[in-house]
Parts: sequence; C-alpha cells; structure tokens
Amino acid sequence: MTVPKPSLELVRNVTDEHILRALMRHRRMTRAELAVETGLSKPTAGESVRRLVAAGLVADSGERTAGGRGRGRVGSYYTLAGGDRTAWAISIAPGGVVAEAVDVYGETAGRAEEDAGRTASSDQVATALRAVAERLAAASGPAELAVVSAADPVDRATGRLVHLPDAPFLVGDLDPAEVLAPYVAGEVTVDNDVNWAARAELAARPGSDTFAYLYLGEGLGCAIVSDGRVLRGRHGLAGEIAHLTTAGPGGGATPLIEVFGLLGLRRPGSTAIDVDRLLAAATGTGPRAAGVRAALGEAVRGALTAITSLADPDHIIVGGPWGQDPAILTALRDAAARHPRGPVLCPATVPAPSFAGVRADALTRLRDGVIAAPR
Amino acid sequence: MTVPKPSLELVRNVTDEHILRALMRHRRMTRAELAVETGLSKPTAGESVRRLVAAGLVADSGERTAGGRGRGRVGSYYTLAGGDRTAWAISIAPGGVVAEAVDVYGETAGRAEEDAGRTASSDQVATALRAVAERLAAASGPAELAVVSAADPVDRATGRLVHLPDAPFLVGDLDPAEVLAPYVAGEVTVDNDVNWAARAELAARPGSDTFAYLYLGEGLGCAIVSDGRVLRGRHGLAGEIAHLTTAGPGGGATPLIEVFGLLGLRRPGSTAIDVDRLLAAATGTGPRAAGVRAALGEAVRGALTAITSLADPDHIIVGGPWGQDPAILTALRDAAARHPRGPVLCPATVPAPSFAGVRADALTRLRDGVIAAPR
DNA sequence: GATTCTAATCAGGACCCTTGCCTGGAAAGG
DNA sequence: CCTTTCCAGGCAAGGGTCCTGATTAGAATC
Repeated sequence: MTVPKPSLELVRNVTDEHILRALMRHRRMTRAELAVETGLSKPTAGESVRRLVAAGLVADSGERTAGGRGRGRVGSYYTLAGGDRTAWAISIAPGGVVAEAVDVYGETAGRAEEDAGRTASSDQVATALRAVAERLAAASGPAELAVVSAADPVDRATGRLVHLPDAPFLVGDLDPAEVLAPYVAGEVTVDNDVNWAARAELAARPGSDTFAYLYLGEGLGCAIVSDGRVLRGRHGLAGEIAHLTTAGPGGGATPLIEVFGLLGLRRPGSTAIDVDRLLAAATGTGPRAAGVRAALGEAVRGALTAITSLADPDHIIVGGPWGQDPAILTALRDAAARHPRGPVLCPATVPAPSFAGVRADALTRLRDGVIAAPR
Repeated sequence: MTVPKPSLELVRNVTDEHILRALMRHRRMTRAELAVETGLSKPTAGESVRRLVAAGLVADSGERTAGGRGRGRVGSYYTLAGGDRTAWAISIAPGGVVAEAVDVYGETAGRAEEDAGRTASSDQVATALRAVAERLAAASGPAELAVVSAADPVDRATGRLVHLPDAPFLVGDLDPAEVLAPYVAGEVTVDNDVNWAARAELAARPGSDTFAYLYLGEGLGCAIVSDGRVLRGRHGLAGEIAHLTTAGPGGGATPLIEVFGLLGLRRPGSTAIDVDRLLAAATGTGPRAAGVRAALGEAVRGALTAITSLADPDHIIVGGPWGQDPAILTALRDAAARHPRGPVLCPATVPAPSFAGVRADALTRLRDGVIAAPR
C-alpha cells in the first residue's frame, strides 16, 4: 500500500516539515516570520514550534528581536536544535583526499585536504582519508553521515571500490565506510566520481534532465542521466565503459581500453591511461598529432554510438583532463558527426563537479535526516 | 516546493482514494465492508461514500445484501459510477493489430483483432487499427484513454512512429494518436513494443528491478530497466541498437544492423531482418550453421557488451523469434562468456509480453484517472 | 506618559477521524 | 408466532488540526 493512512498526524507532519525547512533556509526566525514564510497562520506556526521545541528539534536561541528592527514587542528567535551537526562530503582520488563538513544550513563548517602523491598506493590513500577525517572531527565534531566520491568503480551493495579485470584501477582497494566508521554516526554513501559529476551537472542545468556524462582522464567513465535519475545498475557498475567494443587503430573491433595500449598511451606497469603522454601526442599541428586525434576520435566514437543507441541522451557532456582539451574535443565532434544520430558534445561546466555532487547530496541527506527524526 | 500545503482537504482526499481503490478491487461493497477493507472507521467510510455519491463517482447499485449472507439488516451495495468506462490496450505490429478494452476492475470488456498480412504497408496497418477501434467502440463504447505498443521506434514527444536511417522500420509511418482520436476521449500513450515487454517482465518478476531486455526479431531492440524504471531517453529512442558498433563476420568494427546485410540475412528490398532465412541458416548441426551461429554470437556480443558496460543489468532477458531459439541462445551464451563481466542470459517468460505491458499500463492509467477526477 | 507598532496568544468556528452506543430490519430458532 | 441473534447504518461525543479575527504584552518613539 503506497498511500498512507489518512490521519491528522499526516497533516501535522507536513506542517512541521514546512517549519523545519524554513529554519534550514533562514537559520533563525521568530514565530511570526515563520508563519509568513510557510504561508501558515500564526497560531498554526506557533503550535508547530511548540511541538518541535518539546521534541528537541527546535530551540529558543535566546536572541530577541528588537534593536533597530521595529519598535513592537520583542520576538524570540528560534533555531534548529541540531544546527551544529554536520554531514561530510568527501572526494577520494589518486592524487589525494578532499573533505568538507556541511551543516544543515548548507554552510561549510570545516574543510580538510591531504595530498597523496600521484601514484599513491591504496594504503596511502586510506591513510590520507583517515587523517582528513581526524582533522575534520577535531574541528567540527563527528559527522551524522558521509557521502563519498571515489575515482574507481564502486560496488553498490557494499560501497567498496572494486577492480574490474584489465580496467584502470586508480585509487585501489578501499572500503571508505570502514575507514570512516569511527568518525561517522550514520550511513556512509559511496559512489563513482563520474556519477557525482553527472548529478552536479544535472543540478546546474535545470530543464535538462536526460544526458550522458563522458569522463576521459586516467580512467574512462560514463554516467547516464535519464529523466533526472542517474543509472546505477545492479552492482553500481553502470557506465564502466572500458570494455565496450569499438574501432581500434586498424579498424578492427577492439575493447575501448585496449586502444590506448595499442597506441602506447597507457602508463607502464599500470592500468591507467598516461594523460600527459596522450596530450603530448595528440595536441599540436603536425600530421602525427592529427593521426592520433583521429584514432582517438574513432575509438571514442564507438562509445558515443553505444551511449546514443542505448540511452538516447539529449547531449553528451565531455569532462576529464583530455576530454576537455579543445583540439581533442574537436576531433571527437568530427567523429561523432559521422554517425546517423550523432550526439551533441559539450564541455563540462561545473568546476570540481564530483565534489559539488557529493556536497549537494550530503546536504540533502542531512536535511532529510532532520525531517525524518522522530517527534 | 514538493511538499503540499497542509490542509484537511489533503487527508480527506486520501480517505476518498482508499474508498475508490477498494471499490476497484471488489466491484461492489457495503459501507461496512468498505470500513473493514480500508481500515477506516464506519462513520468515516460512510461519510466518504456520501461525498463520492454526491460527486457522481460512486453510485448505489440498488442491490441489497441479505439473501444467505448474514441475517442482519440489509446493506446497500455501492459501485463505481464509471464502472463501464474502459481503457484500450493496443498492440500494433507488422502482422496486424490486437486491441482490448479493460474496465477499472481489470476485466476485459471487449477484444478485437485484425490481421494485416506479413508485409503490410503503413496504410494497411492504419486501416486495420481504425477497423479495430471501430469494432471496439461499437462493442464497449468509446475509450477514456488508450495505450499503444508499436513495433517501431516511437518519438516520445509526439507519439509518432519514426524511421531511423538504415534501421528496420516495420510498421511504417503512423501516428496512432491521430487514428484513434475519434474513439478516445483522453490521452493516447505510445511506446515501443520492447519497452512494454520489459515492463511486463518487470511486473512478472518482483524483486528483480534492474535488467535489460534484448529483442531479436525482424527488428532489433533493447530496453533497459534500472531500479524499476524503463530508460526512455530524450526522444524515446533509448535502446535502438541497430547502429551499435560491434564485430562483423571478418572481425572488423561494424554497425550491428549491417552484420545481417553482410551475412545476407536481410529481407530483399526491405530494411528488416529475414527471420525465416536466419533460422534456416543458423539452426541445424552442420558446420555452416555453426559458423552462422558463431558470427551472430560475435555480433550480438558487441551489443551485450555495450548493455553490460553502460547499464550493468542483473541479467539480460532475450526475447524475439530468433533470440529465443535454443541453438542460437546457446551460441549467444558462449559468446557472452568470453567477456570479463559476461552477463547472464535468460529467455523471456511472459507470453505476449508487449501486450501484457500495455494492458497493465492502460489499467493503471484508467484507475489513476478515476482517483484524480475532480470532486 | 501617551502613542505606535509588532510578537505572541486567545477565542471561536469549521473540519476530519475515532470510539462507543443505538436503531432498524431480516433471518434463525424455539 | 414470538424471541433471539446478527449486522448495516446512523448518531453523539471527544480529540486534533487548521483558520480568521481580536486581544494582550512589551518595547521604541513622540
């Protein structure tokens, strides 16, 4: 039964939710201001505040109105009781860890970063994550919950980073939830960085809710957003395109990731793409660079075709260090134009997109947690 | 603002919805039975019935309880006032048109079929559709709404069948909504038959909400279901896999649909696959048939890889006249096993799946229309 | 000190749901 | 034939929630 039982509790909860969300937007408000903000009557708003104070979700801040405002009776400012609780937004990449603590008002309550060097082992990354959590906990207390972006495929059920055979594995073997457990009271949500980037672009472009996000960097990734939802798949591995069949340099059917091996653009002793070498080889005006760009275009075209065929996006956002390079992007556009339903490619717009995505989700979850609190 | 304004009207609407849905499940009920069924109190249920009768949504059927039931006071049986209104579920395929009228109770109020011959033109199909609508309207009155399955790609915005370049186009140029307009009062919903088949499989397998459906017949189609939702894409063309890059008979990168041309398995003068010839060529024990099966397996493997990479389904359901052939399915399984994240293939289980899908959707929409009626 | 202005509260009324009790009417049993 | 049993339906009271409109409380201004 999807429809709730009719009851007055239902409508009361709706009222309380309006009050709580208004306090999230404005930090401190009097009963009268709350009534105006929510559109409720003054007595109703006042009664809801009384309930919420009794439940411990809202507190009289002690501050009084007056002082320059009007000359009327002093009003009491109310605030959320758990206003100092925070959610953590964390980005884990091979280069290091970035974390921010956000409060229910959406403000940053703390920030910590830890460099891990370009070729860090998974142990080093775990250590960096632990150090960041330690500092953040010291600065702004433990977290209610954490939302994590990782530069590797993430198992949806466990939140662990997983290694797909022969695909780039950048951060390495890691269970963020386990590392963060001492510092986080509630749930730790983990997802792939490309999915978070796609969610950030989704939030940044209202009215555009069906697109794909193609990430071209050390690793290859793709996120599909359809009707405002990110496709995750059974194991959370949707968009792991390394093994997609495409056209290799010789025209033969080749898995996408192997094309970079054939072109000599994978980092030696690693599964990752060597971005620096790729940029050096593919940019410039010579015929050799043009040849590399054409080969990359052909290879990526297979991925674009698959995305277009299966997901029918309105456009494909291309992000990542070499995908956004102007010369390469042009080569990709040329290749895409040779397909009947060639997609529109556009560069990513949100800076630090995956971090923006986790941060927004952390805030949403923190706020929803307050609304869902028993009362 | 996603949360509704708190009001008592909200809770009253919830009550009325419970009463209406109970009457959809049980056809006729007394006030007392409704109270038990909905979990509401007798006065509340009775009051809701009074409101709904006044609004014309519910009617006293005239029937009285008594007669064998208990020995108590006679009760009045109430029924939905619009119980004779119907929604149409229609399947349009090159072979012909099948349509059913369903009422709010989920029962079939009428059925009509019209054969159109194997190689019907789009005009002939339109004529068949009109004839079916005519007969259905004569038998059970005009429809509140219609839900249509078509064996071609469907433009999401307009509901028209669209012709993608060089892809099979089976039914032909047709706007079902226009043909049905004289017979249908409300909305005409059109979608691809493979999407409907996937929705039917989704309903048939509770607990399994992330899979793909691959249709292998005269046309090629694919539906992706993730977290219980069918991926439709910007134009409704998600899953149109004809141009997917795959491995051709010679090992070169080839669009999927062209493989059938290279193998000589497309119907002459048409863009469709010749299923009979394909089955004749690919089944049997000789080495030639095994070779064809291997080529088909390699070609389809590209599609399976793309689906697995992009959508990460739990399993891939294979349907369609030649996809379900045991020998071919075995060849597909062999090919899939050569992929690192090789998907589990299983044959379709729902008979007449796309019709089951439209029928269920028509019923849902008809019922939702009753609930949403002004009162 | 009177006036003005605003926050908070009070009073009254309209709904909506629930529990509990009562009424009407028909079958079953003596 | 009369009484008992049983059940649909209705009535009344009580608890909640919301709203409008009026009133009180307290501080700044004149």
